[in-house]
Amino acid sequence: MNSFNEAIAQAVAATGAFELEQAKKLITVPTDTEHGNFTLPCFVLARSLHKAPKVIAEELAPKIELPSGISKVEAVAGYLNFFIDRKFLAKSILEAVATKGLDYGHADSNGKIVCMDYSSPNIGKELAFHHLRSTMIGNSLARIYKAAGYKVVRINHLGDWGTAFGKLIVMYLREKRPTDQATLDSLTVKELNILYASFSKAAEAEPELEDEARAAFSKLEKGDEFYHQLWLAFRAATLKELMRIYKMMGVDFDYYTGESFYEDKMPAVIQDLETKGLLERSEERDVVKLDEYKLNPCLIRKSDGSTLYATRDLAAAIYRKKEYNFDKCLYVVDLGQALHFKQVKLVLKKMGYDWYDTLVHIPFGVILNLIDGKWEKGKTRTGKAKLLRDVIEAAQQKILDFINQKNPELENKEQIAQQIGISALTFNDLKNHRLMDVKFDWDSALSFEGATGPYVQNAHVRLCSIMRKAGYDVNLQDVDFDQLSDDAAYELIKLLAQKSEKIRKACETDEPCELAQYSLDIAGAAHKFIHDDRVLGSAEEKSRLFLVKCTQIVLEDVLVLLGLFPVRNM
RNA sequence: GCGAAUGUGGCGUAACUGGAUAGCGCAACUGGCUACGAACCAGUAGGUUGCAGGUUCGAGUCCUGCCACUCGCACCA
Repeated sequence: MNSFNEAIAQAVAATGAFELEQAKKLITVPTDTEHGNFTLPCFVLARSLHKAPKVIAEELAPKIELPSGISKVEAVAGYLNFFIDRKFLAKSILEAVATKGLDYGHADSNGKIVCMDYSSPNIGKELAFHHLRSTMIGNSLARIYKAAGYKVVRINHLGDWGTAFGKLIVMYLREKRPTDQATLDSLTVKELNILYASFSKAAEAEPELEDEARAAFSKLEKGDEFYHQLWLAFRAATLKELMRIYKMMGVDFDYYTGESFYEDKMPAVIQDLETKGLLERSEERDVVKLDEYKLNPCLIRKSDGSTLYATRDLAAAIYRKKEYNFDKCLYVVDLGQALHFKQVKLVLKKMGYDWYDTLVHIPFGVILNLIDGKWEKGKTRTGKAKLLRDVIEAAQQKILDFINQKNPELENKEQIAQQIGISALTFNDLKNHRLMDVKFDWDSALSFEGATGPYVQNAHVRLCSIMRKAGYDVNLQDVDFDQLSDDAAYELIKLLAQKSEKIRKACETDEPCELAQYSLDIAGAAHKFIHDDRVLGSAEEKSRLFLVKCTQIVLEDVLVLLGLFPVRNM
């Protein structure tokens, strides 16, 4: 579609009325299909030519030499509307899809490297439902960046270090739990979760427990062997469950380098800060002041000498730059941490790292639950947050009930129900702008109709079903493109043509919702096409079957880019 | 108090980055299966885009000021 834009801009520029760059910038796709495929508003010329825009457009239209593929130009109300030749479009797009397959619309490698830090849950707690956001936005962005030509390094920056472990250790010992190796090896994350919750509860009555926890972490950080052993066991127990859920959700990482990984890399960073004269003593803590940016100081070391979140993120950023030499490093973390990333970036800047600006925080809104008629943020500390595995299970069950009712003979239905269920939850999370809070309620998240994962999956399934029933494969040579120029087919082909720009835009804006909305558009147009245009047994069977095939290919890949599991049967 | 995010029919939201009559989904009402999968399609009704100014040929979109809701702001991550 970009080539059309370019060609039209050149044709318009050839008349002398517009500069090439100016025309390129002004040409857009009109909202109303009545107004053609591309439109060029002529209002900007009104002043210099001292003519009404309407007149300018009317005079210009006949002078334009139409580029190939453009069938006509109309002057309406000051706009020049260009119409694509349907047959030309069908041929060029379907040829491209058939040749490139799932890779159609993907960019060639641009030689750039992007690190992505996402999911990054805390060890010692079960994955709560709200962890879905960072996990699935990051997972989708990783796939989108790859399709846009980047080399992607996927990092799970596990929260496996910090005061939380002090809390767990304090509580574990306080409850006098056995500490032999066999018991430690059999620990489950569920037990840790309970332990964590009971700490929070106990600390309400005895605030001094917080100090004990800080002291315990400090001891751990200083290398206490026994505490280290406990820590290892806590970490292993959580990781096991974590991997199970990631596998189920189709989420992958290249590295599980958590915060503990940077433990031995922090002294050098602190030394560096000291050498550069940035470290200051303030209220018994070591900080880097950011007064010149009107920000609170960035805390580097607590009064007991142990490190903080920011210290570890500094070490991590420096390590990643050295190890992966990224062009860009994304942090898919909720909006509430915007200040933290601002501080970390500015400290890196003060340290003289000119790449500080290539760290990009990709913020997103929180998940809200309807509690007593009000939208509220889910909380892990009270232990009240919905567990991700429970939500997935509920989704799977609901879909399974539906399958049993609609299609009881389906093979593998448990697995398919799980895939559709996870897809539904994921889609619900990705379909709108990241920064919007996600208002979660069971009915709409697990709904089957309208703008949902199942709706898109259903379109894919129906396309697959038609191909299966046809019983043979069609090729490009079998197609008569004149038979694909009716409205339903044309609207669908127009959408297929947009794949590469949708990927590019999703990547530029870091918004998976670009592709989610795109998948809805394709699904809608596909449903309409197979509703309006009978495929099997019609005179246009082969041509239409070919469009079905191409649509299925495009839709499948878009679903994969979103991190869904495209199913062929449901 | 300072900073950030959001505000679009009853509800949930989109609008190709400043373009034409603000698009879609739930919910409501209506029509379409002896039909390639009806988890679908089509239609009706529902809007002063939070408020007030400003910028210009043109503003949901940009600027200023309010209002509402949410989140952050020193030893949690």
